[in-house]
Amino acid sequence: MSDKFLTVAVPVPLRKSFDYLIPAELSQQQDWIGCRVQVPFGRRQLVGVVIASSNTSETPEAKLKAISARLDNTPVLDNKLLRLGAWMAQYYLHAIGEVYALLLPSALRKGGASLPADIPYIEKCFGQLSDVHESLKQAKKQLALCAAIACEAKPLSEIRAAYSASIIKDLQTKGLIRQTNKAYKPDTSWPERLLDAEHYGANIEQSIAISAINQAKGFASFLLEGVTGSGKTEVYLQVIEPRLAKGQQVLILVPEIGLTPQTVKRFEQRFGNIVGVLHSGLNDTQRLRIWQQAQANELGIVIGTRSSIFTPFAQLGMIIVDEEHDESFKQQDGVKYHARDIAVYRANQLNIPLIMGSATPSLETLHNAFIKKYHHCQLTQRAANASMPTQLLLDVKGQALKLGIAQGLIDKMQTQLAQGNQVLVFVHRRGYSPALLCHQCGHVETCVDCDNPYTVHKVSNNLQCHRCCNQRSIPRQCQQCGHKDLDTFGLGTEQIEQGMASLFPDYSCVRIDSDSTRGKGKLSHLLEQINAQTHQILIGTQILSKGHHFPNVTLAIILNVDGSLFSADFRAPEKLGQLITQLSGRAGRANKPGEVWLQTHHPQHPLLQDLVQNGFADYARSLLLERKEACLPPYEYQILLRVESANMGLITPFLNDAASLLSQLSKLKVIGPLPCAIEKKQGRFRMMLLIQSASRSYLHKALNDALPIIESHANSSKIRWSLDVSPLDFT
DNA sequence: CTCCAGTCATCA
DNA sequence: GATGACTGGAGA
Repeated sequence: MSDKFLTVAVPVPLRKSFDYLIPAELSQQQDWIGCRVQVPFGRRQLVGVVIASSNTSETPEAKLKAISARLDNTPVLDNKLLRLGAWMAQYYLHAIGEVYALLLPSALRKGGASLPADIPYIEKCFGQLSDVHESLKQAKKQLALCAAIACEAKPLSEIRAAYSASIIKDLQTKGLIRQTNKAYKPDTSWPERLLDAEHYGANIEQSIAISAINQAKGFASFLLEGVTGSGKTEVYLQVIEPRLAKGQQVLILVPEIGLTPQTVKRFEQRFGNIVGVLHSGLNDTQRLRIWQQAQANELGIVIGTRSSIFTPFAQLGMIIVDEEHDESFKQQDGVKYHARDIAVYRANQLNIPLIMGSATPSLETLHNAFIKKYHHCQLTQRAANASMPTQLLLDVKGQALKLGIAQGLIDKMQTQLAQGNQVLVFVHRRGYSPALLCHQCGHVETCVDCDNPYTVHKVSNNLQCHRCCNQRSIPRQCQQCGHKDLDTFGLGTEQIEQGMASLFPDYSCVRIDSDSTRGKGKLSHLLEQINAQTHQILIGTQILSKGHHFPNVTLAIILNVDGSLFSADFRAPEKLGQLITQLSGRAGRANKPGEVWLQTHHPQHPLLQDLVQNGFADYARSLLLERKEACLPPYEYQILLRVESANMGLITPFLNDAASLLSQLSKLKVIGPLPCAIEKKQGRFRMMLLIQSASRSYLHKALNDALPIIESHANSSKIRWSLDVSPLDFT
């Protein structure tokens, strides 16, 4: 006997699913699970996913409504993706319906057809071609069309491309041709199109990594830690090859900015026309097409950004996450998932290898490699023609600064510019949490109780410790040397860009940050201009350290290094090291190696010394030790409760109540309520509560228990709040 | 008495 | 998050 009830994940921000009745006319149907259904929800009609069917329901039958329609005959989500969704809802503490909506391409979320439509064909209505020869001898093109389809029907699209609409119409009116539909049939011939592998050389380190990965049986995670220019991509290509040869598909995740036509070309050139690309320029239909093709085994390789991790595959044999440290893998709104974590889950579930590559791995991944959760493959040798710029520290204590730049470096800029080279000035993004620093002696104002640098808060006009929530007024003079030269030393990109014009009037200056690169193709256009030497001075943020080479840049200046060293964001030093290392790998070239200068008040700082002298690998290990001592991730786990409201009076009681509720649990550390790094945005105050524990399962259980209470708080529905599991960003 | 703005519960 | 019902104050 078939089931009576369906449990449906409805796309609403509620942490539960809803039961529905199966209408009489559909009562004989089966295999509902993983199919989409249209359901009445309140006054609306929504598209949900069936996650269970049964003969009983917790809800009294009188309250149940019947589904309006079944949208799929075959599931859009297979069992494994369904389980992934259930796991995500629980792990990210997010509404289940919104999680399942995330797993579907937006065309399907809106209720569109999940299988490709029938393809229109043109077929003949005449017997032999000779039959129409006489009647069409005046119409050569019409005759040609008839000849083309005389043997077999051809797709309408093909005919349209070769013949004008009027020719097709005329023949249809004459009754000589007609349109038919042919059912869509997947073209799974990609293994036949696979190019023969050419033999490429690999050095010893590459060979070791390649054979380790190729020998992997079932699930295994690999960290491929390779310095810039050490040939990570070649390793990817050589481990993909045997998978494809076995008929298995490969998924490659790349950062948003790394998905360029050149990247894709490299894979297409090596393996042939078997690659599907999911990039931000695609519309819903195009995106759905790639999704269908991957699912139907029509593609050998799919390359895409964060959300591509949810692509269904017929025969997935390997996942690669390139530049795994990149923060664009973490979704910042809605379901705040990390594509790298999902990749681990999927690889484990499908029992296939996962490769994470980076020159500057995240401390989380590095830690997993050290505790042998991941296999660690290292590439330390650079290709023969590659060279790294020298990294140097400049002590700016007490020095006169112009636009935040020391005179010595301004002179160096002048010299390089005069020689026709380019100069890069690196500024930190706004919105990070700055410390208060004495320009004369470098003293950083730190919390009396925990030695953590205080964070300057402009809104409340005071200093706050983000570890223990101590507060104090902003001192007017340095507590160490007595000078009144206290500041946060952070200028924005715009201010510096404006100042550059007067400092170097003879050279063109360009700003590259998220504001100036907004809009399709704008970034690539700017980058082209830079490599064509249209601009000589480049001013920018993070974006400059990602994926692009600047062969003519011989001098890079990184301003306000101390801002990262003494930030309330404990990840700031990690990001700083990644940035300096990535930037060093992208500036200059073999015959023009160049210099990277770091401006600091603390040139003797052990971390900076470590980075400059021993490189990122050593630096990262030192950072991990610090994290361990300070009980920070990856040694402990965090969940961030963020709140946003125009009314501060609603925020404070909500967070205070949440804090006191969670503080009762002894195994939890509750930090805050604290202002977010961006304290106010669009007229709304932004506060956060950080919840931390050494046990991930305990943290999850605690939050799971607390959630219903937090949700039922009187202010809960009046303010905007969300949970961020393992937050990367405290803005 | 109407009109509306703000508040609240509910969604199966 | 969206929706409709509910509530209470302002004004006719």
